[in-house]
Amino acid sequence: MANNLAFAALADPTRRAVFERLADGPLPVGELAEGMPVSRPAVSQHLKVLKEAGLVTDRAQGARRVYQIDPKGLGQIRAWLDRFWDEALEAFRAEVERETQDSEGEEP
Amino acid sequence: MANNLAFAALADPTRRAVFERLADGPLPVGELAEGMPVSRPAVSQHLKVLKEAGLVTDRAQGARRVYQIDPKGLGQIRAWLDRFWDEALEAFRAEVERETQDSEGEEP
DNA sequence: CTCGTATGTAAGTTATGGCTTACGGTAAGT
DNA sequence: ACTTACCGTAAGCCATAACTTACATACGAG
Repeated sequence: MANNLAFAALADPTRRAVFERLADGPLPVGELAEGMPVSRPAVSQHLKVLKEAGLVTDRAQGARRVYQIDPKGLGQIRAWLDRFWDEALEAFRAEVERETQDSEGEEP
Repeated sequence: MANNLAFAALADPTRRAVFERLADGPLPVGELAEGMPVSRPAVSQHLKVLKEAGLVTDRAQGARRVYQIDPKGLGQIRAWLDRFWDEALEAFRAEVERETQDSEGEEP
């Protein structure tokens, strides 16, 4: 399961900030690093992780390297989520029902 | 944004295994720790993190403590995902279009 | 061809996280 | 009341990850 990488990648706040920034559109590294609380090399390293997780893609544009969001990584997370969403809700519903059942004739 | 906690919680493989195990139904800690590659205290610590992330709830049942899935945490992740899903796809689509545009009359 | 821009990578430091063992507390059974 | 089962937490260890500075590389302008 490679969704491991996607989850781990989005776990870091700084990395999620980078990713969210790219949601507004493709950006080169330097521009992306501006306004970030960490250095440019740090952003570059984060982008590498995001890329390996299938969350972003990059292309060369002259001397610059433009990064943009890749739906693939998000798709993996969505797939995992969809798989557990229903049974999580069902398990929760069943539990609520059990509780109300138990406290039905509890204190007469 | 407390979704930070949910993402970080699900980033760890062991913790996701614990969570996925609970998707089949509520379990006490001891039973939950059986078959896990880590010790019972480790599972207990993971449960604490999952609880703080709103991914599980716990209730006392005699001397045992039963954990079950809490949809709240998953809901936060789903909300975050839904928010980026559309614009991620749109950004990707726009990029594909740009590429095909560029290579239209490239090599006549 | 040289220089400035833009980026990735290596090396090293520090913080964080996950694990184990040991211990303390609570509940149930005898 | 004493004992046993079940669990959370503290302490400490070790691996990993995030960050910095310094360096190497590629591209484009002049």
